Amino acid sequence: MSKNKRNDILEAALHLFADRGYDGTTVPAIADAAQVGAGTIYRYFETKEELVNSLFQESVQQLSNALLTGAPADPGAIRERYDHIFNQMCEFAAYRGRTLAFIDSHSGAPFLNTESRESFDRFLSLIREVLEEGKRLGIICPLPSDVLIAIVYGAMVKLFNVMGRGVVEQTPELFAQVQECCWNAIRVH
Amino acid sequence: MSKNKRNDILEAALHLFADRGYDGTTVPAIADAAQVGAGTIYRYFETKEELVNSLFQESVQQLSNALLTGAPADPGAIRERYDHIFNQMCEFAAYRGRTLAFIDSHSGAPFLNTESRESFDRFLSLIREVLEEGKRLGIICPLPSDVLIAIVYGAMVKLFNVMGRGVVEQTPELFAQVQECCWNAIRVH
Amino acid sequence: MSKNKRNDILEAALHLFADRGYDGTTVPAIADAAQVGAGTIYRYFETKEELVNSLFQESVQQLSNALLTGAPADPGAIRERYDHIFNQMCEFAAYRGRTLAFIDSHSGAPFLNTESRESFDRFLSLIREVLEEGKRLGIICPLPSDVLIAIVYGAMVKLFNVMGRGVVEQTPELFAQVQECCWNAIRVH
Amino acid sequence: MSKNKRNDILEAALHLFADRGYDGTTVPAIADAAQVGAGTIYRYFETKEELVNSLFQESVQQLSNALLTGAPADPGAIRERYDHIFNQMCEFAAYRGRTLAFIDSHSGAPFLNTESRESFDRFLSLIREVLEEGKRLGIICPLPSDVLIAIVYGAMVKLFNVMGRGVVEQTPELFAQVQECCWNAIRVH
DNA sequence: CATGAATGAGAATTCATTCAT
DNA sequence: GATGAATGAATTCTCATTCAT
Repeated sequence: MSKNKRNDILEAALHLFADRGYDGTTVPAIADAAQVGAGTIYRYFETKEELVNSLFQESVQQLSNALLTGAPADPGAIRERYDHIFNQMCEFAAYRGRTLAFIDSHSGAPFLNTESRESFDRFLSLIREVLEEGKRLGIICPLPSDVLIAIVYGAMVKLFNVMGRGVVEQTPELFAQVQECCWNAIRVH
Repeated sequence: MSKNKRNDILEAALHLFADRGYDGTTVPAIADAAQVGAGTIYRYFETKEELVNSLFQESVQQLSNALLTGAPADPGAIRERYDHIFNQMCEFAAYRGRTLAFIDSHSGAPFLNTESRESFDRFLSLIREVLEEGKRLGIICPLPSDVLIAIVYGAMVKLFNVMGRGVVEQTPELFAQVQECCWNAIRVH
Repeated sequence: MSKNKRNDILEAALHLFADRGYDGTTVPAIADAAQVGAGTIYRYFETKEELVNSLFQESVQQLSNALLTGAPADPGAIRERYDHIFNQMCEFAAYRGRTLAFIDSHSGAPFLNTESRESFDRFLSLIREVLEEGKRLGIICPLPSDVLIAIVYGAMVKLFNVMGRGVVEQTPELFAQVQECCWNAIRVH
Repeated sequence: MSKNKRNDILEAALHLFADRGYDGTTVPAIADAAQVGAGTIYRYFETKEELVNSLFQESVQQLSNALLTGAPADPGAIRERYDHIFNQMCEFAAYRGRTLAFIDSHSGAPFLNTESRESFDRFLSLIREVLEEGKRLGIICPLPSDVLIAIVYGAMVKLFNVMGRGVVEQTPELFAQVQECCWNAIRVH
């Protein structure tokens, strides 16, 4: 009944890949979840691998778009830019929780192709830029950017993971506090 | 050559599971890596699932033991206890890098049995205890423990992951700085 | 563009079946080659099997017609009748090369129905009659007709096959010489 | 129970490929006929294609060996060499009938690799050599070798095909007469 | 009439597990 | 105990056929 079967398939695959991982998910399982015949999946994607790669790239694109949407224009406004990233990630995690979980759990997978890896690297660069500008301005700790990213991105992803599983209730206050915590982790004291 | 085939198997499985994931690793591949016949694996483990569960529990046990070894006796010495946990995790990550990666990437897997989950929860409790005592003493942010754990544990795991992949050089100075960063994330300002 | 889609389909199927065989040819491939939608094929043929059978019967009919066209009236004129068969086969092979290849490679196929088999047997009878009359007249070797057919028909089919693949150039002189060779194989010396 | 499963598989595949063709034969069908599990086939052959190619090459090798076994030493003894080829083919056809049918029906197949094609070309060269020497000596018709081969080989294959299907009884007398017929086809008159 | 997207039964292939040696 | 060849259930993928447009 859906107008766009390709989207139904991607959506079903997203949920299953996020929950069971790529190798733990069968193509018929995706087909069932998408309410589509198994063969239909192969009309839209050459192989199961092309399916994950497409899904991964589109997911990373969505996340990147979220970070870019409404971003502060002033490159020197580090705290504002950090807040924007954090807020957008929170919002994204809130209404596309599985997408973030899928991206994180598959971002190092051996079956991702070059394009997928590059797409993920471009996403990380959005965060990296802010951190490097912050270091230049003496606002952010002078640590390697990959380390800073690991701290902030690692904390956020695990956090949204915990929240997504319903262990902790998501409230604006909580988000604000965590935002402050992560900022304290990377700012110069 | 090895006296203990069981260990050879677990060691081989650890590397493969950490790299490709449980579902992406075949039993024959483990046997090859362990230099053992495929059938031999079934003398030590009933099924592949029992193998992951055993490996997971033993891995978590090793990590827990590391955190318990030489832990400060004074329950009130929060910063010392935090430092100890951080240092032990660093050391563990340094010489058992794959173990931490395996634990993290499989800790939410649907094929883990109750014992495995409980074992992981007990490990997290080692961190939780310190954080909760710290909150009681007004030293640590009054956030839900699961959130604090997500921040600290999430940051550490991603960090060791990055370091393990050789992106960043591991030096005592770096560890010390990161230790401070994560402490800043959770302490009361 | 074509007035007759049924013919387009049969023509496309002929080429593909001759090249890759019935089981090696997919219905969508036929549709593509015929520049027709896949579903259109099922407006003209119930199933893929009906399609081969129709194609086979029409192909054999064309070949039989060729042998009958302009055939010498005198039943006793064995050499003339043999020459006529040979010449017509040559001409048929020249401008409908794939048809002969298709007929030969599919004439023993398990998916041919009774009508197809009978149609092929009737075609062989056209050759058989001449050979049997020749034997009666003492002009042709007194061997079982099936053996004589195997020799003449087998040689001709392989020959046209080789010629069709362009290995040997087709000239009237060559045809004439081969005609003589095959005649020498079956005539009484 | 058989000592050599690889041979069982090849033997089963030979019969099925000869009867239904490569594309008309399923791997499970081969496994059943070989009394072997479906997976076992993949312990001996990487893919179904590798299986046909191995089978084809080994079949052509057997046939080539038959032609070479006990071949007359004198290169000028054309009639003796022709007789030897014919006799060996008859014998081969008699006790390995399916092998000849399989070779012939698959010798032009698109899934044969270069090695298989070369192996078949080498086999044809065994016949070609005799015919070319015969032409040089003025004993055999001065037609292109490919044409002569098509006549002799084509006739023989169709003949053994007919005989193999039991349409005609195989007797030494019949073989001798056919041998003479085919010789008459290609010799100079 | 014609189409081609959709389907699911069936094909090739993989792999966890068994078992004879 | 140890092995790895053998297995067949499960997986990925294909394709003859249908049917809404």
